[in-house]
Amino acid sequence: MEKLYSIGETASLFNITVQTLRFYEKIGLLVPARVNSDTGYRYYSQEQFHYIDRIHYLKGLGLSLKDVKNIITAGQVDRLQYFLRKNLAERQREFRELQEIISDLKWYIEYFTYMDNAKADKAPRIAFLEERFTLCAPCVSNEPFGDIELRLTKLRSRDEFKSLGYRRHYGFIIDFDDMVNKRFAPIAAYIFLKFKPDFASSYITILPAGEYLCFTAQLRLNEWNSNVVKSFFDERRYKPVFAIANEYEDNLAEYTATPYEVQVYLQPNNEL
Amino acid sequence: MEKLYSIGETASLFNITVQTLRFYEKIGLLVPARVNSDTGYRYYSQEQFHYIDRIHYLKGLGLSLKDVKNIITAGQVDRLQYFLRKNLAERQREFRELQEIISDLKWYIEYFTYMDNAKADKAPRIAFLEERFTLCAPCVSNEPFGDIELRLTKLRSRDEFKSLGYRRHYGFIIDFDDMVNKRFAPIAAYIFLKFKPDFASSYITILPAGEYLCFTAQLRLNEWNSNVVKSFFDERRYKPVFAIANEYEDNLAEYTATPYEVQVYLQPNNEL
DNA sequence: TGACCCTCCCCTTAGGGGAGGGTC
DNA sequence: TGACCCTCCCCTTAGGGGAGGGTC
Repeated sequence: MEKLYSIGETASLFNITVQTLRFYEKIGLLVPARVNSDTGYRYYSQEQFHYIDRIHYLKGLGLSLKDVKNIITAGQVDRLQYFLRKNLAERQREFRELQEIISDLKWYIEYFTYMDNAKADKAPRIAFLEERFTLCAPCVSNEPFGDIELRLTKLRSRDEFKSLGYRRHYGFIIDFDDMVNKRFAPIAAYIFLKFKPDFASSYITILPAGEYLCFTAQLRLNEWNSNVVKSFFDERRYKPVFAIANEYEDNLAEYTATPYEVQVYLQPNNEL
Repeated sequence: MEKLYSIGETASLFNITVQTLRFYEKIGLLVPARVNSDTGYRYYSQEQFHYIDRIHYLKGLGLSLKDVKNIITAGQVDRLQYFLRKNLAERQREFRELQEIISDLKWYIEYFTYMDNAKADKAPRIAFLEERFTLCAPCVSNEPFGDIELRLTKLRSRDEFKSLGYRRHYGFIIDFDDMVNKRFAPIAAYIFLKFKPDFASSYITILPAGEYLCFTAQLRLNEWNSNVVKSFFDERRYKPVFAIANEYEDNLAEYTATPYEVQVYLQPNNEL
């Protein structure tokens, strides 16, 4: 007679719980060697430890219990190898997704840091910015903000744009003269893309890499001082080609008083 | 009167399903702007699109709907930033786990490749092997294989060894003379560890890096030819210090006919 | 009328956490 | 007797997939 082990003894040998062993019986993965028909007590044999160990190991490798059962039922190492490979591919896919999520999270956290610094900086500063990609649609004059948002939302839901990776934030292409005269009249609205799209479209606008004059202002309130910016360009006799205004998310519900980071492109050799 | 959108229109705008929107209502995350009390039809306002977009975005960043709800209810960016950081830490933990799982899967797949090659190789070969770590317990002479397995299992379940990372396979430290005389009498049995433990124990045995003479044999059947190995050492007048035999998993249930890879340590300057 | 929407209701992973009651 | 074991039963994530029946 071989020695049998109670469910509790068995569980503690493998650092698992008794529920786990009961569950394995329930799904037909591991039926105890003996069950006392009067009391329902489960007893496991030494031989079964081998299977418990294997289940435990394979589960730790990320395999589902369904796949583990398949392997054990088949009893062949080919089947095991097949599922290992299948699972590896699956985990690698998951890995790449997780990498992107982590990079997006860092981007978003970094965004707040950047914007908090930008807001604290009272004076305009020149910064070199990398090339950026946007899904961009023209605005109608004086149209409500909600309409602009809706237009971008509709655009994004189009089949050709569905699969693009989007950043969180909106921004506007604005007219420099309107801006310094404190008229908030966006020419176009965009949302940032995570990557360069692999196709061209009139709705995809690339913001060039280069130097930008950056400062923050509550553009929509028109309660900011535009003189510093004005004089910057007057002194240098620059005629800016374009400017953009990026929404600063300081608030989850209300947008009227939101500060923007304005970035005025400083085209090389653009002196008057 | 603001324009309202049916659940289907709303869903397709955001590339989500109507079930998702119904579910968000159910958990109190997003209640439709209007519900027709006669028909139960849900209608969403443009203003709500903003929230749907945010939910969608945050979910894509790996946040749970519970956390998303918390953020939206609070309505403050501090709360958002807090959950972003919390979630980043969580994802990074997940990332490290996934990295280890992937590396373990690769190890296991590689193991089969290695062993298949080893088995196909009829002649012994010399290989350089890295340092390896094992949890190792002595064997009693002639004890059944099951007892050895059980002893290792019990050892592993001890508190001090619980948290070690284990590989899949067992092996034995064997006596060289017994082996070439085809007596399978293991001195000790071990299981491989993934990493070098950060504490010492008499049960932790380190197999040194170095050159090993490797060959495969069905040791437990005693139906293999030991002459080649014997003459290898006779010719070179080596006296091997120790040898190990690693289980080759070619089978999920039965172990008697399992081949082993024998590795005989070739200690430097050990010529007679 | 066909497309759309509604409310149940069951299902998915791998168990965890009881309650209430026997068993070693 | 105290530790152990048993059987329900409810719970967790984020919806998916219906059935059966109204609505635009």
